[in-house]
Amino acid sequence: MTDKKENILAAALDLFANEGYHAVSTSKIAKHAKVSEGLIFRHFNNKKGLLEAIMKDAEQKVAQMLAPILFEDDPKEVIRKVIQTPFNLLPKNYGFWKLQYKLKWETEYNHPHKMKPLIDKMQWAFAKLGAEEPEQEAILLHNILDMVGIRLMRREWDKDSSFQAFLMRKYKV
Amino acid sequence: MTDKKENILAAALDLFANEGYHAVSTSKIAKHAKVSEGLIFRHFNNKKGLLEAIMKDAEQKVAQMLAPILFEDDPKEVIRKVIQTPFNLLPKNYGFWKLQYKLKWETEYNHPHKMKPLIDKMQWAFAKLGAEEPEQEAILLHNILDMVGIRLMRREWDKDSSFQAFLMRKYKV
Amino acid sequence: MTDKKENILAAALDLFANEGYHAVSTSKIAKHAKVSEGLIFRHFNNKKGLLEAIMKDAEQKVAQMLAPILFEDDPKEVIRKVIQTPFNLLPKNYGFWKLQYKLKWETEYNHPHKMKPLIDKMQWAFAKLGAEEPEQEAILLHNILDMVGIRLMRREWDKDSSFQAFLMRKYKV
Amino acid sequence: MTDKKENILAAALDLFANEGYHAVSTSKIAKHAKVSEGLIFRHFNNKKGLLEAIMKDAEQKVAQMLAPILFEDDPKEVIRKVIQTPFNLLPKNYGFWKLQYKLKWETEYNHPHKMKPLIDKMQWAFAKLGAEEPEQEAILLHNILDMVGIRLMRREWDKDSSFQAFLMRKYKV
DNA sequence: TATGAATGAGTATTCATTCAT
DNA sequence: GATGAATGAATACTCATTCAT
Repeated sequence: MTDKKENILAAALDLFANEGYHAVSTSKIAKHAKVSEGLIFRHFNNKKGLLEAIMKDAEQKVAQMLAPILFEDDPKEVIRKVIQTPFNLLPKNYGFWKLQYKLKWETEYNHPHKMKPLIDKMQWAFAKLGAEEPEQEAILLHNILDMVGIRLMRREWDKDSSFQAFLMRKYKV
Repeated sequence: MTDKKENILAAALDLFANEGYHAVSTSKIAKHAKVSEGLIFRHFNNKKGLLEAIMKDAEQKVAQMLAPILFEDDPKEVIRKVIQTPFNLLPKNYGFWKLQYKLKWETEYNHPHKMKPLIDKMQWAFAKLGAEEPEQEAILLHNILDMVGIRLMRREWDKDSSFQAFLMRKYKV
Repeated sequence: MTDKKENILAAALDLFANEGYHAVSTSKIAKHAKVSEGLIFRHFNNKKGLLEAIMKDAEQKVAQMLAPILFEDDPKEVIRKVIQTPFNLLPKNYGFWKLQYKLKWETEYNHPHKMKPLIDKMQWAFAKLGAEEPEQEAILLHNILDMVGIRLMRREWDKDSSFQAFLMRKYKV
Repeated sequence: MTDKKENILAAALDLFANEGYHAVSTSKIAKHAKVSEGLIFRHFNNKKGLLEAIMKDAEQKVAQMLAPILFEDDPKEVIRKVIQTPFNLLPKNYGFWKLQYKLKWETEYNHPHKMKPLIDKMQWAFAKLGAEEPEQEAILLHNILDMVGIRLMRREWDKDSSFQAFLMRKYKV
């Protein structure tokens, strides 16, 4: 991938994440990426194509994030790692994750159950640990951590929040 | 308030909630409200003014939603009512609440403090109930219910979800 | 004429003179006149009608300004009075005269020879005073004084300019 | 400069001069220039920018017009040339000069100082020729010629007017 | 690959004007 | 006479996209 193409992707990710897909013009993206506006269309056909190119990385990044959890055999360790996950996201990737969260509100962009394997694994872990309602527990924890991610991405919290330690104590992991 | 003004507000609420502020044109709003486009500007000055008019109701509606909780004296009952809150939102108001959630992603419209009184009350209730870390517990439950709201508004769950009952059992209320 | 009608005329005169007919909206006029926008149309039918109502006064005011000159019998005194004319315009009427000058640039508003009787009188006076080319002299002086008016209305000069005295000396009147 | 950009400038000059800046819409300019309306904004940012681009030529054209006068050493010849100036303006440039005159009525565009060097030169010439009040004489002649320009641009006179010859005789040049 | 001129449909907003009260 | 709600066309300007180079 050429330099300029990457510049476009980076600029678009940043702007889409912080100002919103519809609020950002291709001209603005071109200016931020320091390329001509035409180049965006040569590389990505149209504005939506640019968004899709950004989103294509998503599955891979999600998989990469989930791998150490899905391959963990110790149920306690599964829960531990799950809790750590949002707090361990790298600030340099916040733009990317912020965009993921935001797009869930756009009807056109419906990413279904990317998290299903994670929830299943959590359910298995809770079952192993003797929870009475492992499925609901899994959903609950997933919800908690989704919201933690949202708070972090929106900068309502910072990554050193004491909330992580609290969750560890709460879940005894 | 005249009929037409209300039509505009209703159409705008609906469209902003479902398609997004930036994705909806004033011309589209006018068509949905069956009024001339000019009337929007006579009543609200500009597009942002229209959004602000919608948001003005928000504080009132939030206060109305929180009142029965804030005036509740029985800590157990506080937690009960808190858990019920998102599930009790009326579907006819989903558009309104959806818009509230969406706008939290717009920097200008994120007022995280609006829920402070609720969190304080929850903290008080958890303390009364003997929780070891009432502040963190309050934050936790607030997060859970915020996420429940999100799931409901996005129609990922429906209001009869078994999750409510699960939370009741979990919190023993 | 009612108060409100006069308010409209005064506001329109002021705004047309200082900002230009096309640059001023009926809504702005209504605000300045502190009346409803609809009233403008009840009284003057349309924006152009408002301008025409203002202009109707013009002929009368011009006639009033010219009368003492046209009825003067002493040729020297004619030239004297002519030279004084622009300097004697009342500042409170500057808006009115400014508008007259401005409208001469609008093709739609061509008021031709309103000044013909004045020029004829000047020609007569110059002839009496023994000028070799009384017609050209009349045109010349008319031009000079037209330009003096312009400078005064545009506030490039003030009414106490030494130029008046200079003209008196020059024309020996 | 591309063809289309020049078309826009030419159309705008023509329309602004004859109908007035505020009375002409960008859509009309685009139609006259036979380009898309958007192109105006790509080249000049906004309507005012278009006007400013036109006005930028002005200083150069004024300088060009004044040069032969300012470099003339013979005082008689200075006055001669000054008198000829407005009559020598090329009809194909009338639009340009008309616009200059018109804009002097717009507060934002009134630059009265542009003629200062000319007036100074005239004052010098009148002094050399033994005038008693050379400064006032200079102002007077400047006024006369400004008004001549106005009459010509407004087509109230034509360029072969006998007035030029009259002025030559009058000033003995 | 990359540019930047060019387009035409669309955007928010303003305008002169009408009309019911 | 006077208001202010309401309209629809127009306005300045932006947008995503195309195209010649």
